[in-house]
Amino acid sequence: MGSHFTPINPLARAATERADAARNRRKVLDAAECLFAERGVSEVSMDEVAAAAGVGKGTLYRRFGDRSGLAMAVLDAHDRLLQHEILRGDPPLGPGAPPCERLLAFTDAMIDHVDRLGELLQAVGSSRYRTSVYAAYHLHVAMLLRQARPECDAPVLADLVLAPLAPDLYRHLTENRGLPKAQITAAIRDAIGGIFAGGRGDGAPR
Amino acid sequence: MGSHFTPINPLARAATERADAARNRRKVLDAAECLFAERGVSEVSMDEVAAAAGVGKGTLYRRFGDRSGLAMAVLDAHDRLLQHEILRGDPPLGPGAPPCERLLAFTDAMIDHVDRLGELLQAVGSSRYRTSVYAAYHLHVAMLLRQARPECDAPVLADLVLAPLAPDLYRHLTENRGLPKAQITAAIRDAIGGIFAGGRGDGAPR
DNA sequence: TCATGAAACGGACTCGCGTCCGCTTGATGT
DNA sequence: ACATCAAGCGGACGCGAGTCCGTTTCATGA
Repeated sequence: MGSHFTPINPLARAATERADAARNRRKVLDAAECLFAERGVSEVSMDEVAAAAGVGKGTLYRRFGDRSGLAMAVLDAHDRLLQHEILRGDPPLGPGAPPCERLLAFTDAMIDHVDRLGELLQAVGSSRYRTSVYAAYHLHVAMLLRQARPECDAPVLADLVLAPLAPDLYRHLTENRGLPKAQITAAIRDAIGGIFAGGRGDGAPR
Repeated sequence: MGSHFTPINPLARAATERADAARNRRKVLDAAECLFAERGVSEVSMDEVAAAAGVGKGTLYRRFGDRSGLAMAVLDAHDRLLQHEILRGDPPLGPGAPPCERLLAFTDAMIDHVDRLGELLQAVGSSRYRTSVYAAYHLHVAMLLRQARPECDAPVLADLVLAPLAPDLYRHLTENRGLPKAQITAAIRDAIGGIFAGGRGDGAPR
């Protein structure tokens, strides 16, 4: 039962990495991306990825830890892109706009992300919470919350803001309920706007 | 890949069920509950449950479909109890209180539920969304939302209200972040109160 | 250039999930 | 009481995930 999560980004080992290791990592990522695209993530076994990449199973697991880790690695490029938009892109997603607008722009961007990459995100599963990628999104949301509602419990609330964006839920809404993306987006904007504006009474003064 | 979900409650087949089948179902549920309690849900294999119950593996799977189905069946009694409280219990959880208070009481009750039964709920995983139990909670929340905000998209919003109560998230908050239940409860009340009160501007007028 | 050790490799292996199918058993009608 | 047969049973089986360990390959310093 592996639990030692080395939070090293599998694409950025940079410094000291043996040539064959780097070559193999690329081969695996390419093969995985390709197979995932043509047959669907959940229909591809780890053995197939290893075979298609021309490496042994051991290599695959040494590099990526498990299925979830492989999915994260494939996602990595996409997440970096989104991170970049958030940190250095144009408003309202990037810096410059007021917090509330930024949060809604973030929401839209995440829904898009989930819509396009849902399968991979589902393959990551709940280890996503222990990811540096998740931590980055969390940090961003917490910052926006603090700006708008200094009295609130930003760290926890940030997790709750991210909850409606869970891949499982999105899949449920689209596949089981057959809802169009636009309707889901509208509702999530509504919900997250509500969280952001603050609950009435009780624990948190307006 | 089984997808034919017969939404039959595994405890209430009532009418036509052969005596041996009923006996075996009980034996399995008892054995499962016992093993789960003493070793943790995720540490118990299906083979062990079957062996402990004194039935074959085939019987186990015929009855419960898969691991997730067994977990649901074990949860069933607890869910029924909560359902009862909601439908016929005292206010504010039961009928009688104003919608907002009922929703917050529901929130508290669900957090408690997740806190006590998190392991089992996690074993159910995302097939939970296709459960009649989930449908019942969803219906309840949607009704409360409609009462308080007739203009909102209650069916979708109800799913979003339930999202912060996801077992995965709760586990993350308690285990990874080490937060006490009380703090999580406070934040969730805040968030759900916000959703309930309605997002500021944008799609949904206050 | 070559010796050397650490890192990487790869495939055989174990284990758990879920399926399949030939056998058994209990409900039903006579 | 008995024949009939659908429903239930159970364990052998296949498959995919993840581990282990003997072998190979690269980087480094002499």
